[in-house]
Amino acid sequence: MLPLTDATVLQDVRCDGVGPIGIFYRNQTFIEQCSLPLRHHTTMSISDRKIKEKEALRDLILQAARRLFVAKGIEQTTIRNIADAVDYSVGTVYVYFKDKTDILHALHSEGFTELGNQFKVLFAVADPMERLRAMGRIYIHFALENPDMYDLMFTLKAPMDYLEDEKNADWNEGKSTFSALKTTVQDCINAGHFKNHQLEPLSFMIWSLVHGMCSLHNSQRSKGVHLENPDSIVEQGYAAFLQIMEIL
Amino acid sequence: MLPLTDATVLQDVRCDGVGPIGIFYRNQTFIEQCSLPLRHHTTMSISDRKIKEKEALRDLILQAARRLFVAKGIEQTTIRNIADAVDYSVGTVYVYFKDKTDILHALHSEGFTELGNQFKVLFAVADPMERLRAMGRIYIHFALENPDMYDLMFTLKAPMDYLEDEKNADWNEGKSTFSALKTTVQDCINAGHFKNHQLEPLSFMIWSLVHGMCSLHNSQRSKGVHLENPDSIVEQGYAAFLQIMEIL
DNA sequence: CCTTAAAATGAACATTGTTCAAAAATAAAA
DNA sequence: TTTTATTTTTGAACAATGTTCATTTTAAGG
Repeated sequence: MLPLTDATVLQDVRCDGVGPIGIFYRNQTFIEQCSLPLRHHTTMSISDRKIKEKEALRDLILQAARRLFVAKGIEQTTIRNIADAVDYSVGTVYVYFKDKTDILHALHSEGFTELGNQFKVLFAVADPMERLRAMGRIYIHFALENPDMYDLMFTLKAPMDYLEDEKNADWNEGKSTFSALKTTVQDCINAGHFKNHQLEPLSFMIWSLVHGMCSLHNSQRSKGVHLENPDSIVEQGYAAFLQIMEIL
Repeated sequence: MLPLTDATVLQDVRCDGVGPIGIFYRNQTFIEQCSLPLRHHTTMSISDRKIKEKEALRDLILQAARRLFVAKGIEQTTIRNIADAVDYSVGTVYVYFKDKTDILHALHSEGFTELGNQFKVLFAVADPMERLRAMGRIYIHFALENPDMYDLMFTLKAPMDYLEDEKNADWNEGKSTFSALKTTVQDCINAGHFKNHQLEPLSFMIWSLVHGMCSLHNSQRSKGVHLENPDSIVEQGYAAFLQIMEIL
């Protein structure tokens, strides 16, 4: 029997990464599994409303953090800035997020959801090679349009540190995104392309190529390379890759 | 005529990125250009010694910083840590480096020197395609063996911020490294390879491919991709690239 | 020895992430 | 309604960080 009033236990559960303290109220089945009788068997509408309010505030904080990150950079954004932006105190932020890393990880996940949504149009592309090309284009476009989110997703180590703290915590976001790429590459192989190539190494190579261009671009490393429009070197580099892919 | 005793001017010059205050003493020609008579026309050996001592201490601080960065991470290393490591006070560190960014930029440059040294063996490789392949191998090896230095050189924005502060400050380290790659690619083109490809986009593509693999590996993003030895996916990815290059 | 400039110091400051006892707000019970 | 219990919010306090600068220490030159 879990002592619900024990602050230490609550803290532990909260730090478990499942979510903030509200897990006890949000995840009804979990409560029942623990055979904890609900104190009041009334309408449940009140606690439902509270759950929604909690989630709304969590999201409010998250979106404020995101706006500030984009506006002034991740490092330059303080918890106090975020608290001010949502008109709550610092302490409140720490009720909804264990620490700054927790916020970074949550936004990192949000980024993968958005990239995944953008990938959905790929279902409409029948030809696997064309689908692969389009996938790269979407990826690059996302990375250049959302450099901060991209950093969170593929460069910064903070969101990965968050995973370290929890048991059995895999990088599922990355895994499933890479799976989407692998599936498309496999389709290309099935269609007769990429002869004598292995699925994983080839997919990783393609991912690296596209990621590398975005990474160099977003970290200002392609500046010294091309004097003209710095975005164009990425386009041209990707065009060079497509030209090579044509014959594979 | 520059008022040498004016602390503000000294500060300005020092912040100019040319080096610490010692520039006035280190760069003899500069002093002469300003037609500032040397105070003492004696042996010059004493001031020479002081110059060497200053440079030695600067390097002592730099290497201590590097050791700490490697040992406990860049963010986790404080100026106090560095000062303790060299048995000097915090203030002394700030005499030799404008701020932490200055240290990061100095180490970033050091990294390029080292990578450049490792590239020197490439002069011995006659075949341009083999030289290109070897170049990639050296690059990858350097990146995986010195992940912190690599981050400084190609990912972190701090060393680039340092350049922003100064006029006419290009990223020469990156430029010349990319030039080395371009030269080799041009040699390959001259030898009949990479038909119908443009030098810059193709070179950028190759750089991105190799950088992307190192970046994903060093930022732990290749973990969820390959369950076995995480280094091996980089090797296999590079092998896939080499296989493609064979036919170009 | 004395003078003077360079080098080194470390206390002090502003800002950061984070905590936690207390207060305020809200819901339940009487 | 009043009282009690619980949840939610607060913001002062803490430790750690990068950075500054008036002061002290060191040492060279006369």
